[in-house]
Amino acid sequence: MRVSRYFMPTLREKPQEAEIPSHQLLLRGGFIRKLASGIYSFLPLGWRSLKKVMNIVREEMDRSGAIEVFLPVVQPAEIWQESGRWNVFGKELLRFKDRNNRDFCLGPTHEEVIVDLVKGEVRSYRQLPLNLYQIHIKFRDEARPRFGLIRAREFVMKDAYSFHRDWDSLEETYNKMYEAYTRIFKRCGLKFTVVEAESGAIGGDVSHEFMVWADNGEDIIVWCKKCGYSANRERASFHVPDVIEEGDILDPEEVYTPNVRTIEEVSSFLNVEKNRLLKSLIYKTEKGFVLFLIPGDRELNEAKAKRTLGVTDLLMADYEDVLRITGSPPGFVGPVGLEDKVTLVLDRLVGGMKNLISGANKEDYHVKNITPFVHFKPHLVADIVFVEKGDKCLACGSPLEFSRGIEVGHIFKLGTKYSEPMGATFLDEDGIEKPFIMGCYGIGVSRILSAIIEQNYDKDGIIWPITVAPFEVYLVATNINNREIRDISDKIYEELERRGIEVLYDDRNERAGVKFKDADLIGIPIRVTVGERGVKEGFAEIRLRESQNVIKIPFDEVGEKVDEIRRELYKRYEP
RNA sequence: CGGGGCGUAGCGCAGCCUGGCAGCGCACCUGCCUUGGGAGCAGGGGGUCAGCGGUUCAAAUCCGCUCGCCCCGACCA
Repeated sequence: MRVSRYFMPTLREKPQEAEIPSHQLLLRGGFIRKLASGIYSFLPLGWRSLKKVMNIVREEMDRSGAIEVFLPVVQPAEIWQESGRWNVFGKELLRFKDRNNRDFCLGPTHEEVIVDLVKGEVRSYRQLPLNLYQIHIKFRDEARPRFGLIRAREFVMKDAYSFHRDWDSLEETYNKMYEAYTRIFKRCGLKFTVVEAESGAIGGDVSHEFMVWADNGEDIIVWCKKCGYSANRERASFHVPDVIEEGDILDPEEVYTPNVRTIEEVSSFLNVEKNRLLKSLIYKTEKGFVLFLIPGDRELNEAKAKRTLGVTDLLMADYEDVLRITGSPPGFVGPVGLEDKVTLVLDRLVGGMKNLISGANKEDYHVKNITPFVHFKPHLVADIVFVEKGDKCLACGSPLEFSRGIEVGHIFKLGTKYSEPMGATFLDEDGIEKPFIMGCYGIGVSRILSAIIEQNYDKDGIIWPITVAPFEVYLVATNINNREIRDISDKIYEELERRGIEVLYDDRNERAGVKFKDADLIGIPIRVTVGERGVKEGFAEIRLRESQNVIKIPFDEVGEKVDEIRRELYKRYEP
């Protein structure tokens, strides 16, 4: 491809809308342009890279035995009502009506569609297992799109859905997907880790996230250098130190704390450390009211809390509820005397502590010297708080590390979460009709481009791994008006094309500096330069974007040499 | 949804406080010159100053409303 005939609008200055490197470079390099908040067009360079990622994903999915399909973006409300998610899904689900006033939405995910499809067609265990996938557009009306392709509203996703007769079969496919994902991300040149994750509203209990290390990532990876444990922040557990507190168990004593409500206020009013306070939080769930008791210096992890209780709805109780249950307004709540009114859930950390302070369930009063199991009996003791810096690894006791990452893949075991409500069943060998056991597996394909750039750039621009670079070679004719330079460049261009190498030939009537700047910006891995000096002495220059080392090669050997370098570069990303 | 910021040529911005010719750099077009790291000179084209309403002799500028975009937070299959 000749640059003079191409569409590659590069920007010299950083667009004001872009905050992080990947977003800036995608815009400056002419890879993407924004149409509306979180909605982007892919320009030729961006589309070429995106297609390369899509092809890697496709090859590895096919290799794993998954089968490609192509599902609708526009989906009728009925199937969402069937699965029960029409009302559960929030504003991310973009809804609209057709001309006949029927409800539709843009697909943010495709569980409903795939289950609806399969339930009509697959009847027998003999047709299982089945793993169907697709690569195309999803739309989620995100509250806050940001960082370019990292959190877009419209984005490209690979999603796969597997159907099984039993959990063992699901396990097998789940592991295959795990392997396929590992190969995909390696081929994309990504440095990543796999973490245990909460499965969230999509359901199921086990899930793993594939996280790319990136300082600008939105997710927090909690991991152990020593034993390799890793989890996302919501899921991460940690070691509870054995606390044996000295001293006697004292008798509770009310203290007057006028208008002193928050942990902060109580701590300074009574002049005690925050971790001596028992933070008491009342929540409303579908199974009734719950009182969570955690150390004053910790934060309740609602995901853990939900899992502990086996509930899906968890909302902070409002003022009236608190008043009715405890007899006092929020700010003075404590566990004593509430055993019969709410479920008391005590965090592990507090289990061995003595003589704590909590609210007195009486306006303007707190109680000193509360000891769990002595002055109140929790119904449950569990891990319900967020991990914090300084906490130790549950498995080996080493200090946990905190890093940022970008989630590029997520695999779930769904079980029968969708097949059951939607009545998707098959006839098993024993003649009994059973709901499919399902798995689902997503990859944020367009987001991968941003993730790759976050890991591969310098002050001059992007440094693409060759596997996903829009072109393999950038050929620079330093002065296109110099006949010799032009003729030799033309020949090299043809030679490279003949060899099937993807070459972008900068034949513009521009100064060399402009071409070098653009070459660095768009980050093509191999650059070949034909200049005046070289023409006189009979060589071209080959330079790698990553190393910037220059080697001189006689003109008639350039094709051979570039081919060789190119193969070596590819080898690097073989899984 | 809460807090903050911004909206002036394709991009980056000044002008606004203190109302009075709509500007600068880059990009674009023409010519000359130049051609190894975003050259130089000269000439030129391009504007609903986000939109609507108000105040005023006069509004990019002051006031009100609306919309869009960005950042922080909440939310996030």
